[in-house]
Amino acid sequence: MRLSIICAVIAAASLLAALDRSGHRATEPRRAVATLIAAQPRHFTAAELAAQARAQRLPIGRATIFRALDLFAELGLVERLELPTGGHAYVACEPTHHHHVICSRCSRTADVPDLGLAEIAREVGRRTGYRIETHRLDLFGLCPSCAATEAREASHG
Amino acid sequence: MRLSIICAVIAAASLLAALDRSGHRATEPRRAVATLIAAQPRHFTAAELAAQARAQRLPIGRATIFRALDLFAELGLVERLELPTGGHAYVACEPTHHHHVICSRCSRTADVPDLGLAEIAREVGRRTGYRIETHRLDLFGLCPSCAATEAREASHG
DNA sequence: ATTTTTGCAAATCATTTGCATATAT
DNA sequence: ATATATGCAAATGATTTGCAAAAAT
Repeated sequence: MRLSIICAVIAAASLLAALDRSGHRATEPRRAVATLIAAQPRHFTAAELAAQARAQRLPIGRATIFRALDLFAELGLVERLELPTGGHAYVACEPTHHHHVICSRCSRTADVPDLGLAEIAREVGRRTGYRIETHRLDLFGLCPSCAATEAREASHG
Repeated sequence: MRLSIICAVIAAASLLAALDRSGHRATEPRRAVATLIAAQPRHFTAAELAAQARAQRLPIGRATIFRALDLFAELGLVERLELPTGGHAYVACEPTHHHHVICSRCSRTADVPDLGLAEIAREVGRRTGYRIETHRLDLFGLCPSCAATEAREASHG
């Protein structure tokens, strides 16, 4: 897992770079939150980050975590997902327009590009008369590894 | 607005019919909630329904409203929307698979059919290896009448 | 120096739950 | 009769906020 560590470092750095670029201060707590976020292999909640922070004795208040997540979300580096369960979670992702596929078993996510959705959005505008400003698409299913696991379970192996 | 009244009656009736069909009891409080739901011209929150119920002196507890909304949502006659603001609201809608366009100004919603989304979902599955089970698309923008209003405002009329 | 952030604890808000009572079939 | 559904009030959980103290530019 050497690669994922390197990726995490890069991800944390780009979170911090974005702070700087947008004129926000790269404070100690924010750096800690950035590191935590970058280390998440799947989607996560504010409460989970808080627990991890506590476990690692990082001195970050609950409120600060929410504030940092909000800020990173505003900067487009983190996105808040609405899960079909009604709950929600965050994922770190590219600041470009895209959508997510979310594994309903292990919470792993992947980004997906537009794939013609913009055209569909335009068509919706045409049909409904609405002036479409944004759209949001989320796909839920099983990631390859969970799909394999379920298949194994199904054949009561 | 004669038409909307008729529609509301029909809508309330179909909510009740669905209860019956699914073996749930058409109780007084549920009938009241169904009527309230059918009368909403836009998306609404549980709190709003509760307030309206109170205003009309309908004897429905807050908890019952939540329970009824959950039930109708399970039956597919009401859908819970996740608004871009992070809040959420409900809309009455057809129980078939579809998506919503939501006016970000007046909250009016319209249903939209699949329009090729299913194919996009398949493509996402192909590209990511996920076994896609469901997807959710929401479009936000201005409804025709709000778009007109904004245009008028913009020309500082 | 000055402005931005933080931490805490309290406040808020939406939603859920336990449980005794009431109601629909 | 009997299973379901309700109401209430209390519990929960997630987030937000006020504000004085701390840290960044």
